[in-house]
Amino acid sequence: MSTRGRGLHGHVLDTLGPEITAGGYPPGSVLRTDELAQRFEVSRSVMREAVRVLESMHLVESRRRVGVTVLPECEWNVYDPQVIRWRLAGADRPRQLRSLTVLRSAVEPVAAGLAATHATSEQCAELTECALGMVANSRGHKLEGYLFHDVAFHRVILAASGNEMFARLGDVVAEVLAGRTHHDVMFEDPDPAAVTLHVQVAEAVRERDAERAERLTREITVGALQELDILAP
Amino acid sequence: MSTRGRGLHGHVLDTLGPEITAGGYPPGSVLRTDELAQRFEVSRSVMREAVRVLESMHLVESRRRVGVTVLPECEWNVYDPQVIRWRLAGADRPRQLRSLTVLRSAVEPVAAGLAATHATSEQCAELTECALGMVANSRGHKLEGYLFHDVAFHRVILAASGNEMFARLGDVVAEVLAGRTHHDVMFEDPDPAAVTLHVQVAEAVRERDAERAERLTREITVGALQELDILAP
DNA sequence: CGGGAACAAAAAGTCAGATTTATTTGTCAC
DNA sequence: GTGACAAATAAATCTGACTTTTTGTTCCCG
Repeated sequence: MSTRGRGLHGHVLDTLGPEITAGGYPPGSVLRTDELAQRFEVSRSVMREAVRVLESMHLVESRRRVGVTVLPECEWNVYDPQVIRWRLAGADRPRQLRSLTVLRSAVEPVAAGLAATHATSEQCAELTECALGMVANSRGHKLEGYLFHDVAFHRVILAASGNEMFARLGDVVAEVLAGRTHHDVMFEDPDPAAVTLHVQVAEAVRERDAERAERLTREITVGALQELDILAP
Repeated sequence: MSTRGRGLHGHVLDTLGPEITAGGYPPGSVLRTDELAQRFEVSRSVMREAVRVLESMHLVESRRRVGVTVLPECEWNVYDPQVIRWRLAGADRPRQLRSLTVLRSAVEPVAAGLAATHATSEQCAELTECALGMVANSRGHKLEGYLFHDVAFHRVILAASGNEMFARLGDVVAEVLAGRTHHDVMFEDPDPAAVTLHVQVAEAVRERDAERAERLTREITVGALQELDILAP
């Protein structure tokens, strides 16, 4: 799970990062590197490396004679995948899931439109394969199989858009979809309408119909937003 | 300019970061911390802190017995404001500007629609003020004044959307707009149609007309994309 | 009594050297 | 050729001393 098992400073981040993003320290709180080093039983060098990383995420600011001060939430690099993961693991996961889903609803339709123009024939094939996989796992509580193909589908769309910024949102979408399946209630099989829409998007991209691909993807994301409204209105 | 003047490791990053994002080292290149420390005339401790930061940006990966290996471009955290700044300062600035503008064209219309529902009356006033400022600076080569109000306008829209992820794109939009004004050719006064659109968006938000605000903002971003196509087709 | 300058303390920042650990690579025997 | 074992290598870690900057206090003079 923790992608950052490498090195002692990674272990420190695995516990200190979530503590900060969870709001454990109110903005302006001061931490002292020496105390932190003692608490985590690591040397100051290691602790300093960890602080530098948190500083690059704009979670904290280190100043001489003062200490390591926690920055307010509005300063955080909320697009950092690590920060996203920490926050999704925290208490206000629902709020994160919502703001990320809104971001998806803005980006994915445009990405799908671009994918219809830029996708290679190989990517079109992948897309169709993913959609078929979703259909095959749409009944009988095969949620994990469904999730796998769903994530792959949206990754391909984002990558095929040809836009680097869109492509890098693949991990974010994966986290959101995984969160929806695992944490939130999803006892029943996925909505058949959503499955159909994915198949149709694959069709539209294959047929180079950008306008249709965008419109259908917008329907998917609208559905995702409605799902959130139902769960937490 | 360099926000990271603090500390020696910041100075190292200011030169090593741009070198990497500019493609100075092909993916897979190995750097050794000792050599880097010698080159920058800093201690290994400082060099290690710098490497940790680059590692958190997924620009490099540090492995025992191997060294610090440069990661391929597709791994980079391209949403990190620091990385964005480094890349915009580099050689393929036009490509960055394009992909960022496409991102804008996806996000800003949705943000404007949300702003129409969520904006406080204070934010509505700010919006109107910005639009008026743009009008006032739209003639007579007052480009700097125009840019200032343009940036402020889009910042308010993104902030007023109420979505945290959108709000944090304010800096990105500012960089893109500044880049368009300063670096690319913009001898003439801004397009009068664009100025009018901004005024109308402010109107739509004030009147809580989400659909109209979104549509008008989409026209603005379409214009921005066309501008890029004219400059670098 | 008030304001400014000098001083002292605190915490991050920096450095150099010793030590540890993991990974790769080469070698040797089976 | 394959397996295990050994050596080399470079990052990872720890430690302790020293430096720098900021902040707060004190003390002196107006």
